[in-house]
This record gives sequence, structure tokens and C-alpha cells, in this order.
Amino acid sequence: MTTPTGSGRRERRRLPILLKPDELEIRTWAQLVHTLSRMERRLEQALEGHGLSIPQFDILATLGFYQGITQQELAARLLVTKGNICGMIDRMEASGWVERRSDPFDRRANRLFLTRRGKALLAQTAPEQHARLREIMCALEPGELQSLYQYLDRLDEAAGD
Amino acid sequence: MTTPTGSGRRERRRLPILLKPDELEIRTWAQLVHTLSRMERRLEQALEGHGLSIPQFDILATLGFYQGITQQELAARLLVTKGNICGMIDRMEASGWVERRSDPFDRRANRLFLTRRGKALLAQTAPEQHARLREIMCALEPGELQSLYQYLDRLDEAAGD
DNA sequence: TATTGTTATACTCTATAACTATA
DNA sequence: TATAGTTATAGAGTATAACAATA
Repeated sequence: MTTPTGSGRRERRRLPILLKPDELEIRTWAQLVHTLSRMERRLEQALEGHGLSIPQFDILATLGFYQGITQQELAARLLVTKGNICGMIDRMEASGWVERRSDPFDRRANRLFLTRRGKALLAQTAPEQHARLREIMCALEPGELQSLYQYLDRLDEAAGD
Repeated sequence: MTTPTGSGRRERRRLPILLKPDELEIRTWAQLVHTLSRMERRLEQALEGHGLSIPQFDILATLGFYQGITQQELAARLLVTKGNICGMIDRMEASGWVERRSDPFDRRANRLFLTRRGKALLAQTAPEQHARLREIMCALEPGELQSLYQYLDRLDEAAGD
């Protein structure tokens, strides 16, 4: 049951520490969450001037790279449900950034494409995001960045599916 | 303006790649997001049996470590607004996990404490979360984990405030 | 039958801004 | 005045489940 430090009957201590997250696994996890949160806030600042959220930018960038994928493929890639993607695409289509085209070979499926405006928006925001990322990431040497990438990749696989 | 690859006038190509995110900064960022997302989903599974969300668990764990902090201190630590924390604590107080106690020295402020049930819940969920984390993190050698932690810490600082 | 997408619904997290009570 | 917390409001993102159209 691992009752945490200080199961005490009185709570009058100055700073009763219940849980001491001194193990590296926990500290690294907490750091991962914290770092991503900070970086997201930084990246959001650049996007909100364009009326874009981070998930929307992710979709924009994904469609820029994989034009013509289906909604389900997009959902799988972004690790969200198809219902979620459907709503996201609704909003982004309404904004004129994305276009659904029915797949002629399988008329159940939609193929997703960026519109001209969507491409322009991506062309405008991606370099900004990239610049901000570079500003932050340059805290690491190239070799360290490479290691970081690999560590994350391995954790990703270990987190499995 | 850095128009991405394939500004083409026709869109008939098989897979027109607009953006090639081949720079390590971008790939690492994408990997960071993806890995965290996967790990969160894994950790959520363990929590939802207890009716806990990840943000709630974060609060539980933070209060376990820093009992008696104020709502604003908690907000700053979790990088969210005080209004947000207020609502979170409302819900968690209603669930009987957290207790507000008015600070006798500054009656504007609330000091936050885990209730007995909150402590019990933390004592139950933290080891589970820890076990899951260890399962994933053991994909890295101890030295690598240490490096990962430091890299993230440096990025965190670089992302500044 | 199985699959793609849509719709309906609901909930959590999040933010902002105006408000209160205390300092 | 300034600060801690509350309230009201709003919105995004997310999930689930039932449904339609197509395969």
C-alpha cells in the first residue's frame, strides 16, 4: 500500500510531506509535462495572432505534409477520435483552411486538402513556429538534441498502444 | 516568406508535400508532443478507475508534496490561472479529497490540504502511476534517463516565462 | 457485416473579466 | 491601491454512442 511519508495523526506540522517524488522516473515525467506546457504556451502566443490553436496548427502541418489523407488516418496520426477530427475539420473548413473531397474510389471516405488560404497560413505560421522552436531548442547542443529525440522516440514506443 | 515545397499551380500530384519537417528541432518537438500524448493516455487508464483526471491527480500529488499552499501558489506551480484552480478545487472539494482552510494570518488566502480520503486516494494511485511510469521509462538506461531529465530541464528554462 | 464519417451529447480544462473581501 | 479568491461566461478539445451511407 506504500503509505506515503507522514501518515501522521496530527496535521500540525509545518509542511507535512506526503509524497516524496524523488525517483527519477517521476521527476522526469513531471519535467516532461512542465516543459511541454511551457513550450506550448510560448508557441500559442505566435499562433493566436492568426486565430489558430495548437491542435489546429497540428492539423494544418499534418495536412501540409500528408495531403489527401482521410479523416481516420488523420485521427490515428494525432491520437484522437474520428468524432473529434470531424468537429475540428468542420471548424477549419468553415475558416476556409481545409477542404473535404469525397474519395472517388471509396465514397465513404473524405480526402483532406489544404485550401490556398490554408497553405498560405501554413507558409506563414510554420516558419514562425520553427523560429520559436529553434530559439528554445538551441539550449541543447546538436548531439544532445539528437539524443533527446531518440529518447523520446523510445519512450513513445515503450508507451505502446 | 519561405513558400514550402510544391507551391504548384496544379494539385494533381500524388502526395504533394507542402512542408518537410526534416529539421531536428521540429521533429523533436513533434516527438515530444506525440510521446507525451501516448504516455498521458496510458496514465489516464489507471486513473479513470478512481474517477480522477490527470490534472486532478497533478493537484493531488502537488498537495501531497506541498501541503498548505495557497490557491495562487498552486496555480503558479501548475501553470494555470487562479480561476481555473478555483474551479478545480471546487470539484475536488465536492469529491471530498481536498479541503480549504482560511489562512489566519491573511484572511484573503486559502490554504489547501488533502483530506483523509484525499491522502488515501493519493496513496493508492501514486504507486500505480509510478509503476506504469517505471514500465515505460525502463526503455531508457539510468544514465539516459538522467540526461533526458536534464535536457528537459534546460528546455524548460529556455522556454522561459 | 464492417467501415467512414456524421451527429448529438456531455464533460473537463482552460481563459478572461468583473466582482468581493481583505490587506 | 493591490492582492486572493470567487463568479459568470465562454470556448476548445475531447470522448462516447447511435446513426447514415457505402463497401
